[in-house]
Amino acid sequence: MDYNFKAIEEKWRAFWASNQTYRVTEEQGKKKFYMLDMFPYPSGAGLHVGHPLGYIASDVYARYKRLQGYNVLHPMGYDSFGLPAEQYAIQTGQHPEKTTKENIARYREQLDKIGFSFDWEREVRTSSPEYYKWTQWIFNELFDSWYNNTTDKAESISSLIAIFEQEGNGGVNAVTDQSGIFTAADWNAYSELKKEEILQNYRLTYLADSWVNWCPALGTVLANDEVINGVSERGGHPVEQKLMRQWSMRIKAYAERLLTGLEGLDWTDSIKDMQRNWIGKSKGASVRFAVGSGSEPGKPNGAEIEVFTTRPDTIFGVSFLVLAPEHPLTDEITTPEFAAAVAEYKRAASLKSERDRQSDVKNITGQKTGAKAIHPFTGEEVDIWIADYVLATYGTGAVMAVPCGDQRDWDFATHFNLEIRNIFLNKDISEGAYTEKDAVITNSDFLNGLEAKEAIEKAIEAIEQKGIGKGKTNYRLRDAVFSRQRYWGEPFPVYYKNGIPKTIAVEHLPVVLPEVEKYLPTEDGQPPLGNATVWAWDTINNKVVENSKIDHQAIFPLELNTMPGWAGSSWYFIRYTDPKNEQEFASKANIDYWKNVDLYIGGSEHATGHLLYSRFWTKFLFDRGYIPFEEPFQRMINQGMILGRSSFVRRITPTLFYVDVNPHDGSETMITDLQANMTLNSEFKNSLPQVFVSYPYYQAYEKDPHAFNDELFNSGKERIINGILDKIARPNVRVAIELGDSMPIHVDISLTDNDKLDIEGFKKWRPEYTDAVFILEKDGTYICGHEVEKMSKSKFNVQTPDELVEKFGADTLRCYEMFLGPIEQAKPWDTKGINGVSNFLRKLWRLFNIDENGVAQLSTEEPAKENLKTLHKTIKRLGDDLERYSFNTCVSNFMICVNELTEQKCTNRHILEQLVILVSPYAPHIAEELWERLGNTPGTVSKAQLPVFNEHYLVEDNFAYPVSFNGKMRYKVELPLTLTPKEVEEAVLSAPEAGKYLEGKIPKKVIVVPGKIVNVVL
RNA sequence: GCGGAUGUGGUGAAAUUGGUAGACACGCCAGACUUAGGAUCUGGUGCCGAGAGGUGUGCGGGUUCGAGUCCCUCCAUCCGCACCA
Repeated sequence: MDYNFKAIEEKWRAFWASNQTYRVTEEQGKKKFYMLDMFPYPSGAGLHVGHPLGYIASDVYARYKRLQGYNVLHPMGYDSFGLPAEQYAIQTGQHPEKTTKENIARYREQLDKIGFSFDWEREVRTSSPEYYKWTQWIFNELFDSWYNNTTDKAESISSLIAIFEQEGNGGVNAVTDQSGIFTAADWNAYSELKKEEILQNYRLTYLADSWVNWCPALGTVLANDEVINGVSERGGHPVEQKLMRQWSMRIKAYAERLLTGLEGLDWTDSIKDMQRNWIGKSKGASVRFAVGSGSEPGKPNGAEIEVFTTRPDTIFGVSFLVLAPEHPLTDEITTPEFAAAVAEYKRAASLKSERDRQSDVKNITGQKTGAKAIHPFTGEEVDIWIADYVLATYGTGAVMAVPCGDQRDWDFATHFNLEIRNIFLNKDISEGAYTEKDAVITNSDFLNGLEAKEAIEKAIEAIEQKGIGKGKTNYRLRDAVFSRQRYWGEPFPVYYKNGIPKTIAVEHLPVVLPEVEKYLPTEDGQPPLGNATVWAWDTINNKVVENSKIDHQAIFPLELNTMPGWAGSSWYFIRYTDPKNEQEFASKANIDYWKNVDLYIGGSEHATGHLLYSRFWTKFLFDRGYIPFEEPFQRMINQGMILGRSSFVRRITPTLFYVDVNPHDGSETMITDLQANMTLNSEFKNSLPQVFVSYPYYQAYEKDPHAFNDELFNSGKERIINGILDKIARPNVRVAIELGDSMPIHVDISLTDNDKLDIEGFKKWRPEYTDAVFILEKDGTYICGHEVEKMSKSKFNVQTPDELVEKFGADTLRCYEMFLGPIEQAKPWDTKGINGVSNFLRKLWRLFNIDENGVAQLSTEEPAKENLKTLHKTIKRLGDDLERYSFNTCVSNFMICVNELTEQKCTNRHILEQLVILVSPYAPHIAEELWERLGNTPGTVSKAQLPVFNEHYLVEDNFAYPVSFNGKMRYKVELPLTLTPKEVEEAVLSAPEAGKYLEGKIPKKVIVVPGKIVNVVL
C-alpha cells in the first residue's frame, strides 16, 4: 500500500483538532518547558516558505520535549497592530480591523496545513481590547513608578511623593530629568500643575518635549530602532529631528541592568553585542566650564557649560568648546557680534534631516559664538563654538575639544585654523590626532609623566576636589519615544485635566479605540484620533463620551496619540500563560508555573527593538513584584532568512549592420556609419524579433561576443532574419546581424524546473514575447540564469508553503526546511532537493510492509543486533544534535537510519515502533498513521515516550584502525579493541601493506590513539 | 572606521573535545526494470592523471606525530553600528 500523504495529513489534522491533542494546562508537579516563537505581524501577502522555518524548528523541539515528559507551553498569536493595515485602510477606507481579521484567517489557514502543535486556545492578538486592556494597565503601572537608584529598582510613585512631602527631593537618588532642588515646604506649596510637572521628571513613562525622529511622509514620530540610515525602516522615507511633546519611556533607568543581564543569557554573541553597542556604556567625567564675563579675562559671568568626556586626562589639551546647535545655552552666551551668524547656523542645522547630517560627515561646519569659557585648571579663556558634529542627544550636548587626542576635534581645529595643543610626549600630531591611550602626558601640570589609565583617575580626582564635576558613566541608550500619531495602535488610558495627564484606573479599562471617519491626521495636524467625535472621558460615569460634552469639570479630552508597535509585543509571552484572564494580566499561579521562556526562536532583526524593550518591561514588572523573573527569554536561536532563487531569461537585442561586398574578390567590410545603421535598425525595428539566449550560451557570449555571434548565432540567424535581409539586400551591399545589449528579465519560478524554462508557459505569461526567438541548448531546452535574492513578489521568486504541501505533503515540507542547512544560517530556497526528502518518507513507509489491507506485516521476534545498533546510534545522535539545534543533521540521521534498516531488511516491530516515535517531531502526520497501523489505537504518538539510548548496543569488539604515515592515511587494519597500544603498533607495522610505505626505514615514532588512529612517523 | 559572523565538491551541506575531509541529500554519468512515474533498483561521481600516484577545506605563515578545527597576517562576502566626545 502506497504512502498517500494527502489522505493521511487530512485525517490527522482533523484528529488533532477534534481531540484537542495539543491543549496544555498547568499541571503542578510536572516539569514545564516554555517554547516560544516570535509571533508574526499578519501581513496581506501571507506566508512564504521563509516564515515557517522558525516555527517548524520550534515545533520539532516542542514535540521532542513532550516526548521527554515535559509539560510544554507552545503558543502562537498575532502582533496585529501596525502600519501596513493602517495604510491599507487609508487607501481603501476599509477598517484596519477588518483587513487584520482577514489576514489572520489566511495566516491561520496556512499555518494549520503545516501540522503545528500550537495550543490555539491560548492565541493572543495585540489588537484585541481584551489584550490591550492589559497593555494599558502596564502603561499605568509605569506611569505610577519611579526609579530608585539606592534600591536599584522601580518603586511606586506614591513613595516618592511621601518623601517629597517629608523632606523634598534633596536626598532622593533617582533616575530623573529633574535638576532643581526643592524642600518639603516648597513641595507642599506647589500647585497641582507644578507638582505634576516635577513628577513627570521621575515617572518611568512621562510627557516631555524631546528631540524626536519625525517622519513627515508617515506623519508620525519614530523610535531610534525604527530609523535606519536616516530613513524610516518602513517605507524608507526621510526622517528629521523635531522638538515635540511626546510620551517617553525611561528605559535609561535600566541601562546598566540591561547590560549586565546579558551575561546570564544563552543568546548569540552577535545579538548581545548589538545590544551592548546600542546601550553604549562609556566611562569618563562630566566637567563644568564657567563662561567668561567678556569684560575681564578669567572672570565668570555665572553661566556654566557641562561637558562629558571619556578622556579627562586630556583636559590640558582643550583649546575650545563645542556645543550642539540645539544646546539650550547657545542664545544666552552668544555675543551680540555673532548673534546673527549663530542664529543662521542654528536655522540651517535645524533644516537638515538626520540623513543629510549623516552624509555630510566630511563637510565640516561650525560657528563661533564669541563667548569664552574659562579653563578650570589654567584659568585661560577658550572660544566656544557651535557645530553639528556635536549631538544634542548624547551626553550633555557639549564637548571639550582636544584636537591632539580626538580626530573630529583635530579635523575641526584644522578646518577653522584653531589652536592644537600637543600634550603627548614625543607624538607627532601634524597629520592627525593621536588617539591611542599609551602616550605619556606632558604640558599638563599635575598629570605630566602619566599614561592615560593613571591620568584619568588622577584627573577625575582633581575635578571632584575642585567641585567642578565628577566621574560619570554615560549611556548612548536614549529614552524611547512612546507615542505615535497613528490610528491602528493601543489608545493611551490617559485624559487631560487642565493640561495635567491623568490615567484611567484599571477597573475602567480597556479604553477602546474609537471609530473615526478617516484614518489620516486632522486638518489642523492632530493625530488620526483627532477625527473621533466620541473621545472624551467622563470621570463620573467612567466611560468614553462625545467630545461635545467636554466641560473641563468632569468630562475631559482623551489622549490623541496611540502606542507604538512594540508596546503589545513587549509582554505577550506573559499573556500566553493565562490568555483569557479578565481580572489580571495573568494570574500569579500561572506565571509562577510557566515562568519565562525557555527557548525563543525568531529573527535577529529585533535585536535592538523588541528584544530590548521586552527585557525592559520584564525587569520593570519584576521590580514591581508582578513576575518572579528578570529576563523574558533565557535561550534564543535566530533563524536565518530564507532567500529566494530568482530565475532570469536573457534578452538580447539584435542589431543590423550594412556590409559592403567587394564585387571583385567577395571580401566584406562592415559599414561603420552609425547614422546609416541606426536608420536601418529603426526601419526594421518591428520586424526584428526579441532574442532569448539560453544561459550557458549567454555566458559564452559574455566571454567573447564575436565568437558567439559567428559560431552560435548563425544557427538561429535565419529565424531572426525573417526575410528582412532579402528585402533590403542590394547588389554589393549585404546586411549583417549582431547581438547587442543584453538584459536579464525575471521569470516566474513556477515556469522553471531545474532551471529549464517552460517556453510555452513563458509566452503565455508574457504575450509580448510570443514571436521571440529562443536560442536553445543542444537538447532543445532553454536554461535560465539564476540569482539569490530576497523573496518578493516583484522578483517572481516567492515560494508559498501551500504549493509545496499540496505537491509533497506537510511532513516533507517540514523535514525539507529542517534539512536545508543550519537553522541560524541564511540560505537560498531551492526546491530541487525536496525530492530527496520526499523519497526518504516513502522509504520509511515502505519499511513497515503495509499490505493491501493496510496492515503492517512485521516480525515480533527479538530484534537483530545490527537493527538495535542502527536504532540506538540514531537515538544517540538525534539527542546530541537536537541539543545543539542541529536540525539538519537530525534529518540526515533519519535518512541514514532508514537506509540502513532497509539494507538490513529489518521488519522488526520493536525497532520500527521506536523509530516512529523518534520521527514524530519532524514528520508528525506519517508518524501518527504508522503508530496507528502498529495497533496503537486509539491514541496519538505525541503522548508516547522517547526511546532511551542504551550504550550497550553500540559496543564493538573490533575497530578498523586507519593507519597514517606522516599524517597521510594509507590503509586500515581491523583489530580487536582489547589490544594494548604496543600490540596495535606491532599488528599495524606487520600488515602486508606496511612494507610499501616503510620503504625499509625504521619508524622514528608511532602514535597509537586507542580506538581512533595510528600515525607512523618516518 | 568599529563590532559580529561566514569562507569546504557542480549545489545545499557534514565532520561536537585537534585524529579516516566531503556523511546525508540534490545534480550529473553509466546501467537495470517497468503498467512511462517527478517511480524503483545497481554502480560511479572533490580536482589533476590512462595508471601508479599526486593534490585538496579563501591566501600566506606558524604550533603539532597529526590542523577544516588552535595561533598570527592578509583577502573576500554578509549582518549590525557609525561624528556617541
